[in-house]
Amino acid sequence: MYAESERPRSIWLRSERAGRGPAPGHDRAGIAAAAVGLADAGGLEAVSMRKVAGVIGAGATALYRYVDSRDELVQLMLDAVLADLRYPLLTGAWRADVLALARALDAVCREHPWTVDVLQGQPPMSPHGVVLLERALAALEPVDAPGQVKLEAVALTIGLVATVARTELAAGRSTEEWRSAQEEYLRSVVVAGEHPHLARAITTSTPASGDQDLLGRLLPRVLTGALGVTDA
Amino acid sequence: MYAESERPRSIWLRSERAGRGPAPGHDRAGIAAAAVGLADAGGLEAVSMRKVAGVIGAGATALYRYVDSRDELVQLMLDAVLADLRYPLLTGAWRADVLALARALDAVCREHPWTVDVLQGQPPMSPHGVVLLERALAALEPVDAPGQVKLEAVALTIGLVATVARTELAAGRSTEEWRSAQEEYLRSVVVAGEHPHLARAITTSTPASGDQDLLGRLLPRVLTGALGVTDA
DNA sequence: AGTCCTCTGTGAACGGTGTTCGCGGTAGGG
DNA sequence: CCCTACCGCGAACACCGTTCACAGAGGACT
Repeated sequence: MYAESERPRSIWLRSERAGRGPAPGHDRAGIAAAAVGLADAGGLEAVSMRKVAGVIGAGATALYRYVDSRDELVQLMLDAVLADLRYPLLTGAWRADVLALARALDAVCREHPWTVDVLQGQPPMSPHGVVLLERALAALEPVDAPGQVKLEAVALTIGLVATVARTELAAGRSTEEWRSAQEEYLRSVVVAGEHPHLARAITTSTPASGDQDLLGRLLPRVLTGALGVTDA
Repeated sequence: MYAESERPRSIWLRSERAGRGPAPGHDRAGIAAAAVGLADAGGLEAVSMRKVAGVIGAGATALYRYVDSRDELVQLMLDAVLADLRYPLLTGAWRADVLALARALDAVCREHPWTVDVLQGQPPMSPHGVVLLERALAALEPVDAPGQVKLEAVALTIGLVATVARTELAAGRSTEEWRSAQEEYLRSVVVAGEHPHLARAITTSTPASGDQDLLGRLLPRVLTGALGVTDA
């Protein structure tokens, strides 16, 4: 079909349905949904080709008819969850607009904790991923800055959302075994007496709820810094 | 030796040398160095038990005498790299002090690109890791904020350094195949005509050097936001 | 000195992973 | 109608992390 050098390397440029042979028994949407289900339950590492194939009731290697590699499957997964993004209306106040967008993305991260592992990398370059970028750039329309700088600011915003979500999710996500080991070592650090600042920071009781709206306090400042714009 | 329930779960509380038997042929430092070498060359995924064992000239499973799991090996690696951190002197100007610390950590990330994958998670809780935290908290001494909040600010700082380093390293790190696929899709997005903002941001030529000192513009603002302190 | 007894390194093995290859069969395009 | 491109599948390859029993060495105690 393709002359080997013409076959698109990007999955998003390969049409899902081939013209010639028998109809495929599955589709990208179903595969992505199955993989997302597995990841929601057991994290990204629980997503293996064989398990996904098992969920949709296919042979182990049938997935390679739809996807070139596991990385492409992850791209499919991220695109699928980004489709659920609820975009807020733009008001023209760009800081508030980007913040609202970041909150929507944050909601996705809460619903699918594994997304933080993917969003830490480069910004998502998939159909729904570019929609996200487009909306973010649209929110930044009033800002006077070169396009590349804006794009970088958007990438940083996405990374910040992922970072904040990860730290807040870290409490429940990690293994019990692992956190107990961590606490065990920290206790020994405290009693050792070196690192007095750290000891005090750990032993002081937490002031009630922790911090609410960390994103709201961080993101506007990150944006002003990234865009090189004077504080307004 | 330990009553099974007393054996420390944290590797940092287990003494390296056991008293009784023959002397170990290797040590944690050598193992970590070998693993770091592999990771520097081929990324974190190139670090496998068998390869590390091969580098130090040991059998495949000898490593499990020194390390309980691959995760612990990664902890060893990160701690080894953090030992090289060049700590700047504290001046009392806490923003500048934390920024200098962040720059030192950033240097480590440049030298060992795989560290960004590790630092994105929780802050490093290892001997040299707690030294880093201690120094950061010492730099934040003049700030009036609860210890937990300061600790969270430090965690965010580390995450920010990793994020910035990752985005700047992304250009050379990813596979040529993968980036070409990405560019291929982006071109198609541009010619499709939807997403005009994105198209403009991509096609506008980069203004010379890009941005220098992104960290210097971002970190102080992040700190003020995270610490809930009035801008000074 | 002699005797334990614990620790060390090892090779085989298990279950799992991503991925490739070749096969039989099916169904649309010429 | 036929042929060819595609689908699904099973076997296989090369890894991966990890477990286990075993041979041997060498400090600790008598």
